[in-house]
Amino acid sequence: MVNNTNVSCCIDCEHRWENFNNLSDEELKTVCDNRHIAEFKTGEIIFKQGSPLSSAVFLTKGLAKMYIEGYDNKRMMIGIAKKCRLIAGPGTYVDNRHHYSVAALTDVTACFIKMDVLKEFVHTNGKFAEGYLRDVSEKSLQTFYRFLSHTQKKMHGRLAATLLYLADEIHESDKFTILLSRQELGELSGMAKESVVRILKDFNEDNIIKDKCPNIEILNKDKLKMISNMG
Amino acid sequence: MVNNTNVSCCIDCEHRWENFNNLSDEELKTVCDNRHIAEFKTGEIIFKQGSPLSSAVFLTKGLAKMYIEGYDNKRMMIGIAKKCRLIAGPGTYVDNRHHYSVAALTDVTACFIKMDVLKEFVHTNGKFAEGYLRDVSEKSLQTFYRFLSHTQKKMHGRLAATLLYLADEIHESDKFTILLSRQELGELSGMAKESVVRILKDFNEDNIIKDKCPNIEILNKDKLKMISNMG
DNA sequence: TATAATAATTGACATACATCAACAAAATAT
DNA sequence: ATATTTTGTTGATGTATGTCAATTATTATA
Repeated sequence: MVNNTNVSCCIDCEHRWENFNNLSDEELKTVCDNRHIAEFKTGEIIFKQGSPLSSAVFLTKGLAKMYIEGYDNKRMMIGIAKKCRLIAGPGTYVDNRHHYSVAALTDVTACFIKMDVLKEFVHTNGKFAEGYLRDVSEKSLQTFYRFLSHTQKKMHGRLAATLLYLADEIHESDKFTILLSRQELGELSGMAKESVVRILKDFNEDNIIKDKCPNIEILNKDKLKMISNMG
Repeated sequence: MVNNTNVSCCIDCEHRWENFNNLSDEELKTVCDNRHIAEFKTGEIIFKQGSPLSSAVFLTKGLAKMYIEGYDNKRMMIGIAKKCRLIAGPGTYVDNRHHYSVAALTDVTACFIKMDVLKEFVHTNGKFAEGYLRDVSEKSLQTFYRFLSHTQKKMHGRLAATLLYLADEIHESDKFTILLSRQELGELSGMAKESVVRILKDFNEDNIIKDKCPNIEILNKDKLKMISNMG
């Protein structure tokens, strides 16, 4: 982890949170002044479940996994973090603790902004408060639907949903390098790693995907969507 | 469903949302003026998944179930609604739609408040915005932990957790009338109704609960907690 | 390069859980 | 009170999925 404050201001940052559009240049300057940039290597932990939540985190480069460390040393991955997204979690307004951990999946540049500063803007800037609420609400909705998916779909449907998530939301391409191990794909889809292997093999044999070592290509997206929807 | 506007003002309502403490009497008066009271009989639907979200709902009497209608006509209950709690859901700041349905479990008195009014206060009153964020965040956290519980615990652990939820959060007593059918207990705990029956029988035989028809009494709470924690 | 550690794959097996069917009990309507 | 519908209970059975163990591929390390 290497510090690096040698970066231009938030005012013209192209990776910034959408909600920063609701801040004036003066307010953005304040954000800048309370910012801290850090770099992480693949595998390094950005923050850890249970630790105090003093800063909001934004990635300006790379991807990271967000996961809950649950019972019996089992992990549940809740999603992949990427640029332009607030990573802080619902602890901010509850108990000032992180409720999940975040670890770099690639080399990552992260921008830490003091939470006190953002909270102050929630107080004083109605538009910003509204934007913050929208952000929390969207994530809450996503969690709902992931929950529903896990409860009601069978393994094939859940893994199909995960592949679609990775293609559409994260890599924004039907052909991408899979950064997750089978173990991690399992933690994200709620199944054992062996099940991931078997189902990927099924999808391969049915020409729904082409799974060539670290690369995955979706060949038949309609069918994958159908499997995801039908469970 | 019977209308009844003949109720005293929000200013001295003892069932009101905690976050209303952040409003001035004048602001509360505005809330009052945009309020609508309605009564529901057991089983009646208060609002329905997919319908437009124009009002926040608060119960002033009774209990209701909140549930998502998922795939294949299966329902997933997400919790029980009670007094003093905002019932509106994360659609408010996303797409103005309800993402779950709410139905009365007892006779219910519900108070509808125009969402536009609350949104306006989020804009103009920083404390209120903060309180709203806290509310959404708390619910988001609860969903997380319920999700984790469903993913990592086995049936006995999940049903134990549900019984503790009903005792501690909803009825605030270790002895209560079970308002839910076995079917509904299953929808809340993520299992088939037959499994609910069998596990309740187990708990009975082990003297952990006394399940006498519509009443349930928790006899050995420590053991129930242990089962809930260990999965 | 050789060696060790880690991850992926595969098959055999165990089991938690859902589904189905039959029936009893309770609630509701006639 | 009787009939009808809904809900609860139980046992038998099937299956989705996890666990374990062995084997191979891949990556990291000495």
